[in-house]
Amino acid sequence: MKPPKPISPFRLSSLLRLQKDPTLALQLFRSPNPNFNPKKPLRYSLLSYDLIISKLGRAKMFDEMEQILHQLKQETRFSPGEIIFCNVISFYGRAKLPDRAIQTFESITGYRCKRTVKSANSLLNALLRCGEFEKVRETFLGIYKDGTPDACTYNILIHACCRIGSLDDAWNVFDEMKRRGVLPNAVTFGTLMYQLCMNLRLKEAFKLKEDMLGVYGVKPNAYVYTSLIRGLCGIDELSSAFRLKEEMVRNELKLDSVVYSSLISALFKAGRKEEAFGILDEMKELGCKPDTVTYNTMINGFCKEKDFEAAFRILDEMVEKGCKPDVISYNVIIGGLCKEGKWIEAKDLLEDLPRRGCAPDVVSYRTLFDGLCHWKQFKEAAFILEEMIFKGFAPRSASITKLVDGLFQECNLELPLTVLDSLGKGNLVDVDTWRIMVLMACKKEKLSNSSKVVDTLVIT
DNA sequence: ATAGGGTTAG
Repeated sequence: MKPPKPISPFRLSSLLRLQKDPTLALQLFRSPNPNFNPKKPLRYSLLSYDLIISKLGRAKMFDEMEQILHQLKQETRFSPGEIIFCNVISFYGRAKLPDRAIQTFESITGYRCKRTVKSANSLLNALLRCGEFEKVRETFLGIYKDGTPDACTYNILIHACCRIGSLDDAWNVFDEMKRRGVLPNAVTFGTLMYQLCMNLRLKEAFKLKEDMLGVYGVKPNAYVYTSLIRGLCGIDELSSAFRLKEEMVRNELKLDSVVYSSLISALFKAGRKEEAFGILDEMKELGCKPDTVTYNTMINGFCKEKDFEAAFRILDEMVEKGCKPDVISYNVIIGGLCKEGKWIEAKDLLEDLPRRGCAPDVVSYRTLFDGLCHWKQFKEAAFILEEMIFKGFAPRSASITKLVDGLFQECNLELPLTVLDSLGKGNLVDVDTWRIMVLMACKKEKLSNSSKVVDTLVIT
C-alpha cells in the first residue's frame, strides 16, 4: 500500500470548507497530518485561518477561536485582512459579549493589520446588538481615529436611535449624515421606513417613499416595500397592501418569501385563510420558494384557529418539500395545544422533538411548563421543571410562583419540596420563591411542614 | 461574512 501524502495547505483549506462540524474542522486544523513528522509543520494559509475562525465563531466556540487567533498573531508570513476581525466582532455581538467585541477591536493592530472604519462599524453594530447604547456613542466619538464615518456608520446609528424608540434622534442623525456629505442609501431608507411603519405612521412612510426616489434618487427596494406592506396590514388596509405587491411586480422587483410571509400572516389575522393558500400557490408559480418562516406563519395561523390537524399537515408538507421545521414551528404548536388544554399532546410533541431532529429551547419548555401550571397539572409541571433546569433553561419566576401557589392551594406540601430541590440544583431560588414558600407553608398552619420548607431552603 | 424587512413565547 502506498503511504498517503501529507496534506498541503491548499488541500487543508478545501477540507476545512467542506467540514460542516466545527469540532471536526478544529481537529483537522490542529493536526492535519497526524502520521507525519511533526518537525515539518504545515504552513497554514491565511484562508485556512479565516475558515476555521469563522466556523468556530459561528458555533460560538470562542475559547477555541481565541486560541487560533493567538496562533495567527504569531504568524509573520502575512498580515490578516481586517474582514477576519469584523467577523469575530460580529460573532461576539451576536453572542451578546460586548466586552469581548471591544477587546477584539482593540487588538487588531497587534496582528499587523490596519484598522479602518469597517471594523469600527462592526463594533458599533455589535454594541448595538448588545443594547450597549452608551458604548455605541463612545465608539462613534472615537471613530475618527480610524477614518471618517461612512454610510454604514450612520445607518447603524440610525438603527440605534430606532431601537431606543426615538425617531426624532434618527432624523437628527439622518440630517447630520447629509451635512457631512454622506449620501443616504437604500439601507438608510429601509431602516427609517421600518420604524415609521412599525409605529403605523403610514402617511410619513409614503412621503418618505416619494422622497427617497424623487429627492435622493434611491429606488425603493423589497425591504422598503415589505415595511410598507406590513404597516398597511397593521391598519387593516389589506387591499392597499396587495396593491403595493402589484406595484413591486410593475417595478420589476423580485417578490421574495419575506413579502409573501407578511401577506400570509395578514390574511390569517383577517380570517381569510383560504386566500392564504392562493398566495402560496402564486409563490410556487412565480418560482418563489416558501421557506421555514412562510410555513411557520401558516402553522401559527392554524393554531390560532385551533385547527391542529391543519397545522400538523403543514409540518408534514415542510418535511416533504425539504424545508426543515425549526424550533419555532414546534413552539407555535406546543403553545397552541397548551392554550386549548391539550397538554398531553403538547407534552408528547415536546418529547418527540429530538426524534424529529429538533432541539427544544427555553421557549419550548417555558411554554409547556406554563401551560401545565395553567391547567393545574402540577405533577407533570414539576417533572418538566426538573428536566428544563437539568438542561440549563430557567423558568420565568412568575411561573414558579404560580406553581407553588397552586400546590399549596391543593394542600400539596410534598411537591413544593421537589420543586425547591429542582430550583436549588439550578441555583434559581430567588427572594420571591423564598417568600412564597414560607408564606404558604405558614398559611396552612402546618408548622411541622413549614419548618421542613425552611430546612430545605437553608440547605439550598 | 461592516448596515435594513417576514414567523413563536414574554
